[in-house]
Amino acid sequence: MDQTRGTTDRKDTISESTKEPIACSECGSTSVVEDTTRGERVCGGCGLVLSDHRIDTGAEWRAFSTEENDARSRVGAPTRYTVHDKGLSTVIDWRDRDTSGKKLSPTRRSEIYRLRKWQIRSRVHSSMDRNLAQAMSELERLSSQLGIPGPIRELAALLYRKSIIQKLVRGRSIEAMVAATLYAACRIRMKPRPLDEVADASRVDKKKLGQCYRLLLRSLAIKIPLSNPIDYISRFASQLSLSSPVQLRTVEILQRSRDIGLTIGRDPLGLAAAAIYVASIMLDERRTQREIAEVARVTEVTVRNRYKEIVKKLGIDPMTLG
DNA sequence: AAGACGAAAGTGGTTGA
DNA sequence: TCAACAACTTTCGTCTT
Repeated sequence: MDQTRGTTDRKDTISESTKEPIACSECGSTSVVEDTTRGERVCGGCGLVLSDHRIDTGAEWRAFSTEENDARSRVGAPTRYTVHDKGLSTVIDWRDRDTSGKKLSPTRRSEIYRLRKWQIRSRVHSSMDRNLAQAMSELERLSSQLGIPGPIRELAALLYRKSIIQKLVRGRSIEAMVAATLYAACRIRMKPRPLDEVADASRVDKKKLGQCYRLLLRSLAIKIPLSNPIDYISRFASQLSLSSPVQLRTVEILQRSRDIGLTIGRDPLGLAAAAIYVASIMLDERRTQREIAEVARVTEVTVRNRYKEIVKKLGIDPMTLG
């Protein structure tokens, strides 16, 4: 399975933009890279996405290998995806009559019956394919925006296939299901992303995403370990540019907190944030509650509350922290 | 002036009748 | 289906560095 890689030749689609120089708000670099496969403009200096949702002027089809890519070219107007079969299919009537209204002979009738059966089958199959194609490109877009590594994308794709087979996508938006599978895949691989983060990157609100996610768990009978605050800290720490000793200390704090039952029923994000806060003070790399709350996507108040609990229950004296 | 703290009211989700 | 409930958020005033 080589579906996430090699979609198109990157050399064709990424070009250094020479006109309209824009300075990156993060690093000030003026080198802007246009990535038309994702519809994004990315800072060449630090990789910050400067704008997204650009109109893709490239081909609407996807190719899974370079050979296929070379083979697929055509002239004329693009085929429409809004019409499910591009308006090209023949429909076999359900009445057993010919064009003049006469009844069909028994042999003819069984032949037509067989044709009809296969037509329906093939239509179902291709509608699934189209859904999948759309979903996969959305998955590609979402995961590159979130910086999700290949193996986790693959897992998400697999989950999505399963959910299509179980007809979970029906009546729900493809985007929402894709986001849900991605979120689930991250958690299965112990690299959880906050729900808000995923919701922000897709155009799905948090509530819908949560519903789809829960549906996914129930219907596919996936067992996902409770998200562990420890899984968050390496990401948060790097976002806050904290050193590895701080990370180690954070893990320590979280483990001790769990041992005394401080973590049950608490938001793992808040716990991770508070533990980082404590560790950052202990090792003199202090970050403000606000900064930490921001990357963990919780409020300062929550950081504070968890922080107080940790300090109290673990017997850490805040005065001697520095 | 920025950061930390705490109180109070509000929010969305879960649970149990 | 509804109310009670726990956890978290929002908001805002006060204290500390």
